[in-house]
Amino acid sequence: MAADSVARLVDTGHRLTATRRAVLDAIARSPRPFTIEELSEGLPDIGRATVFRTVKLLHELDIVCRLPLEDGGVRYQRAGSGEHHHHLICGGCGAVAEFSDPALDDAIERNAVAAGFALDAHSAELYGRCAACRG
Amino acid sequence: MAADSVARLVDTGHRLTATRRAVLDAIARSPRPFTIEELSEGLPDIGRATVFRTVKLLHELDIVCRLPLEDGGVRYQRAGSGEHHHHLICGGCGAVAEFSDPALDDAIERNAVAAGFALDAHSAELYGRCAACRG
DNA sequence: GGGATGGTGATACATAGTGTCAAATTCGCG
DNA sequence: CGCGAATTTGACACTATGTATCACCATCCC
Repeated sequence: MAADSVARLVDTGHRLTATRRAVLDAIARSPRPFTIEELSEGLPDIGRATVFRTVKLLHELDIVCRLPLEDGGVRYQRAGSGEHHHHLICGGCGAVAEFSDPALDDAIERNAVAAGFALDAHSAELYGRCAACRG
Repeated sequence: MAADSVARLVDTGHRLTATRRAVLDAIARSPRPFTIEELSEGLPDIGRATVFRTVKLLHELDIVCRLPLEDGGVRYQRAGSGEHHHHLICGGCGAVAEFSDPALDDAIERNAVAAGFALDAHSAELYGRCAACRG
């Protein structure tokens, strides 16, 4: 189920340990965005620091996304694709939808150029209510 | 110098206290984005919790902006205008430029609609190097 | 001037994440 | 398989950012 995640780990020179497998499995099983604390509670045999380290590694490998919430909190979620994308975060149920849009990225790039900036990265988060939570 | 900030405080039913004046002045004097800790050090007679509360209030009134940094840290800055805008954050010198772009906001709104979301808010941060820090 | 309301400071606590280091595990090789 | 080097792990202490509580104080308005 996490076959390509495993491949990405190994291909980038990291070791595939039982601990990392367990963390990947727990993430794969999580139906909703999670906090490290929640993830850690579901993995009582794994140290909290290790869970932080592992999620950080998976984030660097684009296997999980970091979701900055409107209130300043943070959750994580496994990435649907390894591609660049943005998030729509529902304030009602916490659901997250991914999307990517070249027009949005173009607008961002254009503004950077206009200001004389060399762009390294950008983030865009959209906060609202999903279809199911309106009504 | 912070005349309209003061007006906005009072107009929204908050009190103008000596403490809040001191915090506003300290922010006005800050040439660069600041952390609460830095701001608090410059205001030794004001409790740390009060500095947090005051900046939070000023943020709600759009008098200061919250700047999520690329590394997960946070800084604050007084808002150049009360208008909706986005930030270009220089990873070299820490300078921040504001910009606003209806095309960007349109692209964001379009994606929300396409996903069936009712949009409440959004954020977009651009990370890179300013003109002075390239070269 | 006096009371209701709101603001402040101290402190303790909460949450998110990092640094250290000894012990354990994994990988690659023979 | 068995071994050694390198990586990973867990425990723990610690940092950073921010919030809750609560007694006391300031401000506003009559």
